[in-house]
Amino acid sequence: MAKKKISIKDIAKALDISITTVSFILNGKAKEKRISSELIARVESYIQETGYRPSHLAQSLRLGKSKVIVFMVEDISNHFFASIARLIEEKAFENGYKIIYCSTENDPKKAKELIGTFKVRNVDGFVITPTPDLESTISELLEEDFAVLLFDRWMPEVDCSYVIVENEQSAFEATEHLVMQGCKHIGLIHVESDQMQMKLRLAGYRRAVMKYGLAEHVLHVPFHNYSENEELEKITGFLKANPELDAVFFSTNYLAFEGLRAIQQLGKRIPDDLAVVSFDDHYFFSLFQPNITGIEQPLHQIADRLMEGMLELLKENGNQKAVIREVLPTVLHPRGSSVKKGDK
Amino acid sequence: MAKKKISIKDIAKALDISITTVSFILNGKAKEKRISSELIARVESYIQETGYRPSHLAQSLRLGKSKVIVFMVEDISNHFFASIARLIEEKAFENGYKIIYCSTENDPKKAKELIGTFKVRNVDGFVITPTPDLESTISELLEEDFAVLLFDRWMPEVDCSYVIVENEQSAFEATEHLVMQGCKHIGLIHVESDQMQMKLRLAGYRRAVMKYGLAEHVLHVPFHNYSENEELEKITGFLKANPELDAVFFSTNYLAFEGLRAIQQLGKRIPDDLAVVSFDDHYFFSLFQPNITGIEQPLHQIADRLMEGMLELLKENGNQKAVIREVLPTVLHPRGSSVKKGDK
DNA sequence: TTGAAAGCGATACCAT
DNA sequence: ATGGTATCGCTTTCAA
Repeated sequence: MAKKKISIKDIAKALDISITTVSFILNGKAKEKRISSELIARVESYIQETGYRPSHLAQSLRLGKSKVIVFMVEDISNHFFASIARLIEEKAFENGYKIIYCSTENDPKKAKELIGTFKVRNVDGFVITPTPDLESTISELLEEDFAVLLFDRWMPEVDCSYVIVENEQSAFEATEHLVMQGCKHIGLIHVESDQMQMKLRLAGYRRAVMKYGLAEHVLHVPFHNYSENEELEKITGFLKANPELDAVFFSTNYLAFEGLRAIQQLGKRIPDDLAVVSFDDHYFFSLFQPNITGIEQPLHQIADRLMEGMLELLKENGNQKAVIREVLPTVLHPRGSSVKKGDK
Repeated sequence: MAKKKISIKDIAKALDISITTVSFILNGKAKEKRISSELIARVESYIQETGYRPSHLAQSLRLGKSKVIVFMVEDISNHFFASIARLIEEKAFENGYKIIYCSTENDPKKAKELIGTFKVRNVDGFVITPTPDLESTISELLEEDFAVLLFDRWMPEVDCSYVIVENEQSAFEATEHLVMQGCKHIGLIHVESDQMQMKLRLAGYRRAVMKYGLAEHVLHVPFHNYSENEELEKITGFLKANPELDAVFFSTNYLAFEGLRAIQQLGKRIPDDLAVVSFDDHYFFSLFQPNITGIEQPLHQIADRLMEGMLELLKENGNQKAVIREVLPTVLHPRGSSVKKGDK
């Protein structure tokens, strides 16, 4: 049934009425306009028959709204982002929104380009994990009345809505957990990054070691550069150079994966030689032997708040700009990797 | 700089020339139309100044093409699909296409609904991992001249382009690999599914055990129903009920993860008690102890062929319908989990 | 109760 | 070489 596209005009012609009337009926304004129910029925049955569906494109052009939300993250193939994507998508569709995704690779240039492209596309809203140096671009977006919602990280300088987790406190608690297990030399293997959430994780670790009078041992790994080997080497070198370490805390799970590899290669036993905790819990952590202690980010909650927030922002048609600030708690899952056997 | 939207009309007015002229210049038809280079320069500099960008919405409406490709997979949060998404996205953007994603959950109803929605949205192409029972919908799409490219699985009944991997042969080789390691009782833990690729994996396994005169041991696990525990129990039961097994082949990696858990809980040693091979290689397999032998699907190749193919389909404006049929080879990575120590 | 017509932003045919 | 204008499909104000 290669049916040709049928437009509102066709149906008006076929039923010998005006386009306006059809439009009213389509948009549920029939009552309001007191169109005879007989006509309404005729139009509706014709629509049924022909399977007519209005062109979203034309509607968007006319109304200036496209019902499209951009989901711009660092890397859509990353488990964390992909999971959020999945959860958000569902809610979006329920509300008539489509989602376009894109990955910034944490590159400000790429991010700006993408945002520029989408502005022209008349998208309605942006869900963004901001790259560095994006403050002015975000500000512009806000001024131009787009709905913008940051997540995973945010920018203190810009008064923009966000949904994040308690990074500082979580890192503090994870470190403290290691202290409670009797660890005295706790290393942090950390992404060198300007990203706010990373700074806060570092701060949380620092607060904890300071509180318990321990020494700081931090390895700064340059930002993910797609040469995993380099990370592996860096971590290996760090562990070798600091043989006194009895615990390591990874500030993100992809570093933990490389770290586990390094630890294996060095022949160290977990947790006896080295206790391990990682930010960002992962399915894998409970499969690895021993199970790895992880800090879980509440994916469902994040996704829920993200979409609720976005819909909220979308609703208030550029009225007053309510700013959503959501900081969600994480959950520490203590597992074998951080429980010293000698613990009584 | 909350600059108000500027349209082609505005710029024509500002420069006191006609819309047509501006349009020609914008579309690089200036030469063709022999517009004075002086005027061209004036227009171009004005465009620079104002940062004008044409409305894609209007262009789409006018041209009937939206430069949007739908990427419809079973579950975007799945590592395999997310990785492909990431790779495709890049190529798409380079070519001026945006990608909208959606997950079908392998539900034909949802898939049909989504396709219906996107048809109205005037998307240009569809990249789809078809759910069962989608033949007629796909056929319609084809008749209506959409660019459609299936992947991961395909439908024998429909003459539609696809990009897949050599499922049968790969499963055969993996099974044969186990035979070569001296395994005599090779089990297959398999998703019960109508999906073509799954049927082929089963067929490959069968061909191998038959060739070597071995007995078949197949566990059919019902399709992913989000209750992982059930899968774990099923696998555990199967392993208990077939104590003679000396190897298991998982037809997909999420089953392998649950399987590894089951094996751990049963206290079986890999590979001494039980050798393990899985379809779909995973980062994790080389981290697990012992390393798990996996069949790698060539992500980059798949993504490349997918986008090349899609662009090709998009190009031929409904001329003759070239059908792309791409079957890519996989790579078996033999690792510790399938190499018997007794092997001399 | 229904219809005519303007307009969203851009393209391209037909004039001049 | 440039410009006028119909058109894509739809919403909505104003008139009738």
